[in-house]
Amino acid sequence: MPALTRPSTSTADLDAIFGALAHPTRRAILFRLRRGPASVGELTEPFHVSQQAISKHIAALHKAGLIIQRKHGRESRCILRTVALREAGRWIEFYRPLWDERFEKLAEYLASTKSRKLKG
Amino acid sequence: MPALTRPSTSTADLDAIFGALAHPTRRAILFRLRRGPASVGELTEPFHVSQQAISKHIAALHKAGLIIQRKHGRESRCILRTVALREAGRWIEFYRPLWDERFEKLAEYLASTKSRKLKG
DNA sequence: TTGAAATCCAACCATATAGTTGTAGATGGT
DNA sequence: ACCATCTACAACTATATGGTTGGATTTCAA
Repeated sequence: MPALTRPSTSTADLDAIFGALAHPTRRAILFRLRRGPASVGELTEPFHVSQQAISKHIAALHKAGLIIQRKHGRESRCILRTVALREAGRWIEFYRPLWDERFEKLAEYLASTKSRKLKG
Repeated sequence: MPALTRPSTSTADLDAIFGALAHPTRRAILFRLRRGPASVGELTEPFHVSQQAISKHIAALHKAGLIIQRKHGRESRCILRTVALREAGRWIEFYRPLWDERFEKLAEYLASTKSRKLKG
C-alpha cells in the first residue's frame, strides 16, 4: 500500500463537485436540502430566476453527485447526497497539516530567502 | 450571539474559492505549493500549456486568496495561503452532521413518502 | 550596454456557463 | 376527456473561461 501522496478522488469528479459549489444559487439549494427533500418548484420559489434556470442548476448538482432525484408523480424531489460533499471535504482535509499558523509563517520566510534550491 | 444558521464566509469569496478549486491544473498547482513556494516558471514546467496560461491560473488562485505572491528580482514566488482553504473547509464542515449514513437513508425514505407537507 | 530570462499584458479564438423564452410530455384533478 | 401543473428540452443570447500568440517590461549577467 503506497504512501498517500495526494487526495484520491478522480479529478473529473472534483472538477464537477467544486464547479457545482462555485455558484451561490447552487450552494443555497444545497443549504435548503439540508432541511430535507424538496421539489423543483419548491427550490425555485426563493430565487428570482426561472424554473428552467433552477433545473439547470439542479442538473449541475446532479452531475456532481451532490443530489439525487426521485420522481413522484409529476414532481421530481431532490435529495441531498452527502458522499460528494465528503469527497470535497476529504480533498481539503489533505491540506489541514498546513493550517498550522507557524507553518505558514515558515513558508513565507523561506520564500523571502534567496535559496531557491528546494526543487528536489 | 445568534445561532449559526449557515456557513459565514461571504458568498462572493466562496464563489472564487470553489471556482478556483474546480480546475485540475489549479489543484495541481496547490498540490505543488504544499511542498513550498515556487516561481511561475517552476509551476509552468509540469504542464503542457504556455506560461501565460499558468499565469492566468495563478491570477485565479490569487483572486481567491489561495496563494500570495512575492517578487524576488524578476521571479514571482507563489506561496500557498491556507486561510482560503480553511474557509472552504469550514463551509463543507457545516454539512458534516448529515454525513451520518442513517441520516441519508432517512432522507431518502422521507422523499419516497407522499407527505409533502414538510414545507414549514 | 547589450542581451537573455521571467513575468505580465493585450488581443484573439473556441467553448462553457447562466440566463432567457417557448414549448412539449407526463401526471393529477375534475 | 379535459385542463392545469410540474418538469424538462431546445434554441437563443451575453458573458466568462481557458487557451493561444505577440510583444512590453523588468531584471540579471556578461
